[in-house]
Amino acid sequence: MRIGELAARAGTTTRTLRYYESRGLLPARRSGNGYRTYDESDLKLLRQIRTLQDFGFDLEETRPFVECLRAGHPEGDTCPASLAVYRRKLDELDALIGELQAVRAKIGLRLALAEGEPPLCELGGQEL
Amino acid sequence: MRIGELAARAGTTTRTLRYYESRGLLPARRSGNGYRTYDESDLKLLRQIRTLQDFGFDLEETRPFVECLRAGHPEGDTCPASLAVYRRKLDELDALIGELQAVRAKIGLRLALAEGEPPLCELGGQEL
DNA sequence: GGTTGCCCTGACGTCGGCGTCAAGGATTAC
DNA sequence: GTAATCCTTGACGCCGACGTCAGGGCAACC
Repeated sequence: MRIGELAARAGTTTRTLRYYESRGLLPARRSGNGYRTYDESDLKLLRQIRTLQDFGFDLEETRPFVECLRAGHPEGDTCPASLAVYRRKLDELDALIGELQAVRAKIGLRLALAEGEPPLCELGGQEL
Repeated sequence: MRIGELAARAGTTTRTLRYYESRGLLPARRSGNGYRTYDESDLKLLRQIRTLQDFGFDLEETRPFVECLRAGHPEGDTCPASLAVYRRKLDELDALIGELQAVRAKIGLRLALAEGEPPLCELGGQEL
């Protein structure tokens, strides 16, 4: 299949596929006229990339998964390098979620203080 | 005080201050020689901006707080527009945290499956 | 043979919040 | 007087993952 069909079947764009190719992530064979040619296995690779992207992985982080699939494994996440990325990502997520929760708490407190119960300030006699 | 001192006292850079000024967020008076001049109130505005930036607010979102302070309020977050930004930010944070937790769960599951206990797949007789 | 619709490469644009020169003027220190 | 340190404006760089032209080729259909 050609690039347009692959893009459509993966729910992405031709530009994205060319970008992946430029990064060496999803190389394509070429037909006689120079058109990129893909098969079902490329679709599988692409879907792996897209899934991880949706999870917030950046492109480089998807590479081990793609290489794992290309190495013949039925799943991209069974190789050691992929597992390492998973673990690192979990740590990053935990750290990030923790930070966001801390920020959320601070903002929530500030909102409560500023909103209706500024313990000492509001007593000054504001109109609003 | 001049730009270098203000930057130092707020723990930021002159470049950042000029950037804020270019965004209309922190305009400066000028002394005879063309140098930017700031006073203590500017430091307060700047600290408000920095605090919110640390919380992950983008610059535009800090504007209501700055204008609130400039309007004479002792705190930047007591004005309606600021409160609105707080609330919106809380919603965004809740949504984001929720998404991240969902992603975390999915990755955790995939890791568990790929790691040692693929409930059905491993039974196929893989070596790894 | 003309129109439509795919494909190609190359290259610049986007977004935010600055960093980092470059080329010069002002002030202060010695 | 001159060196060092501040300040000025202007402009390009960065990062990631593409979007969006521009200018042209190839294919298929009627």
